Amino acid sequence: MSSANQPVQGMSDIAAPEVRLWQRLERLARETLELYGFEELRTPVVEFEAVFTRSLGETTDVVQKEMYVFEKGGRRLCLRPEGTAGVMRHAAGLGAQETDGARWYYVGPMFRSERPQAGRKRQFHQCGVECLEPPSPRVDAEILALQVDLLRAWGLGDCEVRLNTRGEIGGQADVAAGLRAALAAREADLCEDCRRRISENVLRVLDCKNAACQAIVATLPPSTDFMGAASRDYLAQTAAHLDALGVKYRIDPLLVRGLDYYEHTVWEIASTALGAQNAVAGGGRYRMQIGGRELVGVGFAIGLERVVGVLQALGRDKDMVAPPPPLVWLVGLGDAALDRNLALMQELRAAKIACRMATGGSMKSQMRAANKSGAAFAVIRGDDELAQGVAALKDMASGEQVTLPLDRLASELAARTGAKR
RNA sequence: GUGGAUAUAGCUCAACUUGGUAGAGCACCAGAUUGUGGUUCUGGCUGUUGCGGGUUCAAAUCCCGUUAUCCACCCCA
Repeated sequence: MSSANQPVQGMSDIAAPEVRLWQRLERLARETLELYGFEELRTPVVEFEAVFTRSLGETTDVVQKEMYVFEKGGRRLCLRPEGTAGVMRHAAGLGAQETDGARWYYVGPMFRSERPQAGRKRQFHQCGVECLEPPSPRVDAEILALQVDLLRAWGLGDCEVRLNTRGEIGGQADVAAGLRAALAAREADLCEDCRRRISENVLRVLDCKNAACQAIVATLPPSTDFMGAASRDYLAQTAAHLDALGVKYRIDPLLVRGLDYYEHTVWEIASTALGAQNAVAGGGRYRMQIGGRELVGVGFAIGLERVVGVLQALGRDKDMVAPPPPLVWLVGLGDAALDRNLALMQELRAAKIACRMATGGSMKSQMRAANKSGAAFAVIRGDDELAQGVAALKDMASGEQVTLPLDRLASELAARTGAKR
């Protein structure tokens, strides 16, 4: 309750049993991503601020108000708010022969200083990929199919994919100008925010939730009308590849993704099982200038907190985690037995048998501890057992108890717990 | 950054309206059972009522501030 034992606002501890679900998700992710030829890339959590300000765009919310920025030794540093820019910073330091065709994935914490709410933390976790193969609708479709595949592996088969295009980077000014012109006549009817957005970030008018604005937006020509034929073709081909792959999606001309580095294919994946923050994942194709190089790729990011949130909302989280291996609890009566049990634990663990013991206490309290821990078996030794070179083995579920010679204990436990040697 | 709700034992909550020095269930510890857990019975422990200030003879209760949590806006994962 006191501030001394609380984590920082918007950041939280992930403890058992929930952490076992996280471990499971990460394991499944690595398996799936490796099937698509991706290698893990671990970039630092701390980067130069400029890595993000330049690539995401100075006017984006992430850069303007959500970054954790600090100064150290006269350098402007920050906690990474997303994964792509750091991976591109890494790529910019490599030769072209190393980045061409590179496929990297990452899993780790990201930081945004927003007000916390359901499904939103200040430290949150993303699993994402970046693919630097030459631009092609084929690659975009493959990467989106991978994301859907991964979500399905996690038990989220029922998410909705919305797809859109931002067009070629060179043509984005034309799109903005076209939308501004189309909106000019109705400017007075837009909400206060949207009147500001017309000049600052006109695409944002498209996904305004204000009913009056939506009515006006519905009368606009689709933004693809302001793009060149090549951009429209790119979207159509990507959609055709997705159809061929059996990936379900909905083309949504009003889908907006705000970061400056996007071009062509963009998408978002949402789940109805979540509250207001229902986006589980997003992705798209990008082009950015960094370290004197231009890097082109396609990638996605999945919010792990939100994946966990969906699984919990659907009640699927319990089924996804395997129980820990059967535990053996060693009960020792008296110091001599406790000492010998300490050594015995080493032998059992060498035989891959999970075990624990209490540091002392009455037999009753040790048995209680065994029960509380969920131990499958108890091994009991007192002065009598030590003298005879035996141990009592008790099955905690059935209550049955047998006395075994010590040299048979490990093999008997291995057989009963299914331990692999 | 803006708005609403909330903060009491390890956990879930009661007492707040109408001020009179905090209570239940679960959990935990012990005994019944002197070498046997999980059920039962009996007993026991647990609190600067988030924090700071104010009003009052008296504050968990009323007032102000502050911090945190939850939810929503903005935006996104």
